[in-house]
Amino acid sequence: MPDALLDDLNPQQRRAVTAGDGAVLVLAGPGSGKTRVLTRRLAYLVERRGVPACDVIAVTFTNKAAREMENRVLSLVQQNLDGIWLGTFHAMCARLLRREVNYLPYRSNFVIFDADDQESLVKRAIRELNIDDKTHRPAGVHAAISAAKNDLLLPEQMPLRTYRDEVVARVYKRYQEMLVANNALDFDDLLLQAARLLEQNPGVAERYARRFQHVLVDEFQDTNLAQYTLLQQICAYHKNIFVVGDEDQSIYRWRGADYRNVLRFQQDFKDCATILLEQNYRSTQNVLDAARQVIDRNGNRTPKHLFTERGTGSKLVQFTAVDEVAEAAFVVDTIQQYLSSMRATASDFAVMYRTNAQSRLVEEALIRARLPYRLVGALRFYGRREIKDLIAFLRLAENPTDEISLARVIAVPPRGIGQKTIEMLQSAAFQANISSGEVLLDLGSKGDSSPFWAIIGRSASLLADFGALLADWHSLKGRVSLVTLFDRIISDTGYEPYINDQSDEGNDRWENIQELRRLAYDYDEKGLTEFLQNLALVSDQDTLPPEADQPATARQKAVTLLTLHAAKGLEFNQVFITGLDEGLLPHSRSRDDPEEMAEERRLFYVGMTRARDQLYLLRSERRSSFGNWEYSEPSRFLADISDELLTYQGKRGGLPRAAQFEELRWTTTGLPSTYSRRQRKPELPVETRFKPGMRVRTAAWGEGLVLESRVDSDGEETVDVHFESVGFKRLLASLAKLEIIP
DNA sequence: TCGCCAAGACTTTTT
DNA sequence: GTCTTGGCGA
Repeated sequence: MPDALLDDLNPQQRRAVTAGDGAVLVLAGPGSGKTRVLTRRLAYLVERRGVPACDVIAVTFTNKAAREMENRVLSLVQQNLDGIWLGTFHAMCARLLRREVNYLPYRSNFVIFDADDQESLVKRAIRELNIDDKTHRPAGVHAAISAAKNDLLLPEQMPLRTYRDEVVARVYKRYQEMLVANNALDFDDLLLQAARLLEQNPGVAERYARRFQHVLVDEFQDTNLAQYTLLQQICAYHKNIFVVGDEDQSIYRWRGADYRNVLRFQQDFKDCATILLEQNYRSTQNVLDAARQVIDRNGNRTPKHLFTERGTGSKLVQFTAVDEVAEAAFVVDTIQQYLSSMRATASDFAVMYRTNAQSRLVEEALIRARLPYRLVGALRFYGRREIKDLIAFLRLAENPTDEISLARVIAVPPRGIGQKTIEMLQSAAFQANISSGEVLLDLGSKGDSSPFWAIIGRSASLLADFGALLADWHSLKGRVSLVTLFDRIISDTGYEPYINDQSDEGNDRWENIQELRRLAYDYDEKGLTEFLQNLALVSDQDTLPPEADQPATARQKAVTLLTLHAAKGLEFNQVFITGLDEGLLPHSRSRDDPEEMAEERRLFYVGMTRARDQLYLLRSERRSSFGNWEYSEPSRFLADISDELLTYQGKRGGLPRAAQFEELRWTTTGLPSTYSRRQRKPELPVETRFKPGMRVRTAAWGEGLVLESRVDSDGEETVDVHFESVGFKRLLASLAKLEIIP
């Protein structure tokens, strides 16, 4: 009898999916069908074992993974999944905390502070405590607080080994008080507070542990201590915990993730069944072998022997460029060769890099070549000023005591409220022991009969006007639809003329606001609280408009540009990994710490194993940083890949050392270097015979449209033409007999 | 109070 | 090279 749930699984996958009760650890190499196993397991439990969906909790790290799991399972089972707890760790914790909010010093409409909010709150705490924010930078202090929270440490439990520790502990304590005063939790709090709540209220913990008959976890290697503890608590009763992960793909150490949780799991659940998935369905054997040579140098892991039935495949290509411009050019030229020979479409390609800054040159090269691309992450939708402003207004409508949002928009658009006025407002609030928002509300409703009117003096009426707006919005919330409130805020504040000055950028920003409004539309019924929570918990990785500003056709067929971190879980036919230089990959900040170095290696491994057919490993002998050239050695990881697996394109070695110093001297003494980019590209002013938009004809290809034309330093004109018959061609004007059609 | 300009910092990764 | 921050002048 055919079985849609099990038939197409290999024996290991099937063993995992059909495992009995108890703890199950699935160690799944890249491309081994990890997601498939997880979704089938969930479907199997519900469909074959008759487990009610509402007794299951399934946690992932990204919203995208959660959505995908839900959709896939729904297509596998005959029922709906009503009542299931399926989502990210953070979303599941937020849900739990809202339900149990009476155990916490919060109201149930608490807001979730994102990274920016957290940092500005830390900054406030630092200033308030009269600590110098130059020596103790808010970003650094916040990172330390975050790390403590991930390790389940409260301020008073912080180890105080150095003066710095003591400073951090003090700021942490104040920061935490301020969060409570703002009725806000930060990201880390979602985990920490949930774990502590269960720990301190055994009755509550038992209720959840009894409820969740089955616990399923994706990307288990990325759990931190808080998450691990939570999992232990909720599976304590039934002890049915099914985790899937791969130590070799743990790349979030800096966020507290500890791949050793995999080892800990095996110790904590003594009778756990461990299943290894080693058959890879993605890559060629050459890619897998090279990846293995890289990862096998790491310790503390379960060795895996990935194999494939896809065959040997072609060798990896290693290319050493003279500089980063040439590196980007190699990527684009290679892609164009594939495209012009019709062997691939743009969406088959991915370009990966260690740091976001590296994307820029590739982008420029792609734009020049007229190739569509999409950038994952990086230019965050939610990070844009106009979006943050609007969210701040919405948050104030929800929660007028939110000081961070208030500080953000009290003078946006400018309404005569300046630094002095804000200080007065804050001191008035401080003396009355209420929040600034409440002072504003009071001023707004009572006007000059408010006790604060006299305290604040001259600019009190300006504050009162804004307070009246806040009061309006606050009372509208719940009475009118979300979109109505949204529009009211825009018109009350005059936000459109403020943000849209009719320039391209202004139009862009206004477009973003419209996009946010469309999102709000989906929450018209669910309401503001849900909308805000969702905004806080969506990551930039699963930012909804993939590239909203590109036409749909371009979106479908675009080259993907992304960081190695963002690449996890994805796959592409052709993958370029750029910047394989010491200092970049591995990153210089990992140099002195063996654990961090091991993580850089895993990061590279993740990137390599994204490739189905062809992997390009690129480096550049020198890069410009702040206008100076910097020279680097090849990444140590390249040396780990044996020669039989590699083909070298371009030159293989670097410049002789002496030559490097020679050049270095040139550039650092400020003398014009013959190698500087500015000098090498005087292309623009030179007049070209062919212009973009011209129609041309050749004997061989018929009519076409000139996309671009330029003259290089030798006076040679290169013309890019799109022909109706054969598509894109790059031609030398002197050789191709191009006829201009008037 | 606001907007402009110059100096300075900055680049690792993000739920 | 680019973005942010801070100072200064209108």
